[in-house]
Amino acid sequence: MGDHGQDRNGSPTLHRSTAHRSETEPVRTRWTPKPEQILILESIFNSGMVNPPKEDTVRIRKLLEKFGAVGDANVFYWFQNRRSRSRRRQRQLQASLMADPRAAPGVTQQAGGRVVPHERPTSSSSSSTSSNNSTFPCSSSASSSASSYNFVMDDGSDDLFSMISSQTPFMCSSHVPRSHYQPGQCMAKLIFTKASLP
Amino acid sequence: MGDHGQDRNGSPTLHRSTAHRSETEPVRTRWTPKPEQILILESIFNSGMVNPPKEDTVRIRKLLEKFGAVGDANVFYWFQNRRSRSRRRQRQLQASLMADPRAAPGVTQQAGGRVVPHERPTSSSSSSTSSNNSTFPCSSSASSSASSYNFVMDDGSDDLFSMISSQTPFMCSSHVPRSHYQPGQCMAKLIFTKASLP
DNA sequence: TAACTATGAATGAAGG
DNA sequence: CCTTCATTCATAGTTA
Repeated sequence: MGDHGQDRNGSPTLHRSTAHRSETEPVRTRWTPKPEQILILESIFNSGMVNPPKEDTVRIRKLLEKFGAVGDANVFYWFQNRRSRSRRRQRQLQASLMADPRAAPGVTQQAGGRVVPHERPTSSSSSSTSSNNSTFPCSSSASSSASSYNFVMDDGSDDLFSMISSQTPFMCSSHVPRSHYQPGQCMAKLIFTKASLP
Repeated sequence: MGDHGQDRNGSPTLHRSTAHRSETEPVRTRWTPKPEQILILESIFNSGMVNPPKEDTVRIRKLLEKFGAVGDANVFYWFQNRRSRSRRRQRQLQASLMADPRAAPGVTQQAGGRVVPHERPTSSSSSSTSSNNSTFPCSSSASSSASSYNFVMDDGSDDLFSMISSQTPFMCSSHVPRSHYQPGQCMAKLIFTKASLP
């Protein structure tokens, strides 16, 4: 696996749950990604970049920062957890399929059997200035029309949205060869192609 | 794996969490250091011995064994991880300080200046004079100690308890058997200086 | 309100 | 030393 330098450093900006707390109170609250941030992360992950090198992690963080405080570490953890849990689900799915051959392959159906959920139901259609989406769109306008999209996230650049909703294959069903990843292609490429780097 | 001279072998005595399955269940669980063990390790680390040579690792293990099963490998890994993570934290701390200290980008609604996954609570006490420095204070690997250090006991000798409790600045008063432990201070000296070189 | 679930964060263990 | 993986802890959010 490891092939490029990685570093999960970052500054996870936390937030306090309740507004009334002593200023000197440690109260470590964890980062709670905004829906938009989750969308971005999810898109990147699904585009094949499941383990972004530090360099890209920083870029991703900068991008996410447009929607809320976040640190490199948060991004790093997110990908690590995502990867790990994705793998685990896959494993369990496999296991349960072997244990119970009558389970229909392809889609997990919870008929009577206590089976694990599928690959991320996601969407906590939370409120937070409710603006869009309930569950992942994943369809409709696909075709990444544009070509040279690049996010110069050094300052104003909000066309980000248009891109995000481009394509979302959602789970590479073909179980990518773990270990050495990086097929990288779809959106991640667009995001990270040139630009950005000062 | 083979490290330079270092040997992480030992008897990684594992624990079973709540073993209730088959009687012949492997259930490999990883070592979960007891609070007392953490305190000892932390103290040693903070005392400057961040990379104990094999001999000391063995001694440390023996000491720790009084509070629960543990192997040399566990001790070795502990120091390695501690070293690594300590350095990382400190490194990112620098990075985050460097990145525009005022008005964190996007950190408007969240806590004032809570950043970084918090380097060990270390600084809690004193911290003024150069005591705890996580960044490789010494290259060690064979340097520190290197000679006349010797452990107190080789078998029954519980004065260890009294020592620990006397040296405990905080903690040992409240909860959590895991995580959120506080760093000890400088008990390693006491541990290693009983001097009765064999 | 207390369970429960999803998931961010921490850390033991390896691999290289 | 570095990075990654597997587990586990802790908690924001949700549900009954």
